[in-house]
Amino acid sequence: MATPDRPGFALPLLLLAGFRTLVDDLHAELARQGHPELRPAHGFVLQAIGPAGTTASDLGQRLGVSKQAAGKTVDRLVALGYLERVDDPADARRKLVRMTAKGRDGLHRSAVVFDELRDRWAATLGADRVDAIEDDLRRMVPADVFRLDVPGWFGG
Amino acid sequence: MATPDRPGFALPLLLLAGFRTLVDDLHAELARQGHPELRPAHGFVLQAIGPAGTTASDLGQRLGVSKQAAGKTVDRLVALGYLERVDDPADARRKLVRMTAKGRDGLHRSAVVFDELRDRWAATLGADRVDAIEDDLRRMVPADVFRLDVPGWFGG
DNA sequence: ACTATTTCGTCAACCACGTTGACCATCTTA
DNA sequence: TAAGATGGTCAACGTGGTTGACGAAATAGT
Repeated sequence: MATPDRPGFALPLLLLAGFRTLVDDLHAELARQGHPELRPAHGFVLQAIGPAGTTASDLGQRLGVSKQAAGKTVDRLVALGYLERVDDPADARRKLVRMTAKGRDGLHRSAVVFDELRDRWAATLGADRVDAIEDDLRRMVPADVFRLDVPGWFGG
Repeated sequence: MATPDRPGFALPLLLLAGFRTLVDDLHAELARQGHPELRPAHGFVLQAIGPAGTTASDLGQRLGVSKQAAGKTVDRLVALGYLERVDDPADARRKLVRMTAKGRDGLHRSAVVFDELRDRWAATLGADRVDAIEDDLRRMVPADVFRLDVPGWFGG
């Protein structure tokens, strides 16, 4: 990777490159394990839904996007078989979004593969360095940074 | 947003969060300094064009996207006044993409702000820790994750 | 109990950024 | 000179976002 000669450019570029490397490796492996259609953004969504399910509005809240955007993403994941919509018996306006067995499988495999990738990093860098990176980043990122409200992060 | 419980999830999320924190701070500051329309992706493009200018095809090559995608991004940056297209006298097919004064100003300010942000990280974490993060990430990312090899930008 | 407000889901239009495929003009090379 | 490679652009489309509007259903206030 071409490091720009100005020192400040390297840090953000390397952080992004590190993220992309992990995510690219994850999705290459997920494709091998029967989930070729899962995209980077989908992991965030499955993660945010959780085992109990949620509504599209709440999902948008959690992800920091509009309820419409969340609804569209749910549409795609329903079409792919990862999610299902269920009427809420307690509230006729609500439609509960829940993971299917396929969704749970994909999310579980993502977690396993990420664990393996982290182990690979620890094998190369040393477990203490990986821990240090996580500790340092936790100190520098504000608590509410996981909002996907700025378009253009993930390539289409 | 909820931090996932599985250990492997933290690393990619924190790398992304670190990147986003830096870039969000950068663009907040750039907006203050007269560049409110500059988006995260634009910095990569300005960076990749370099002082001599380049063509849309080559730009796509450097950024790892199709020439059509690169051309569209150039269109937007031309409309914003950051780039201009010039006919190449040596090749009638080519249209040289060059930065305008506004483009150079935006890129220069980005570099300065990124340097300041890196200094802030060093003040909090210690310069050695920031150096270590960069060194570690350089070891883990493949060389071709980003092809932004444009020497001679600053101080060159 | 009835109105007023809020909330949920959806539709429609739009934007940013990416993809393929096709095509013409132009330069290169065999 | 004929054939091939390259550069730019148009078109159609996919994904992931945005607002605004709106009906249906739940909730709050008097």
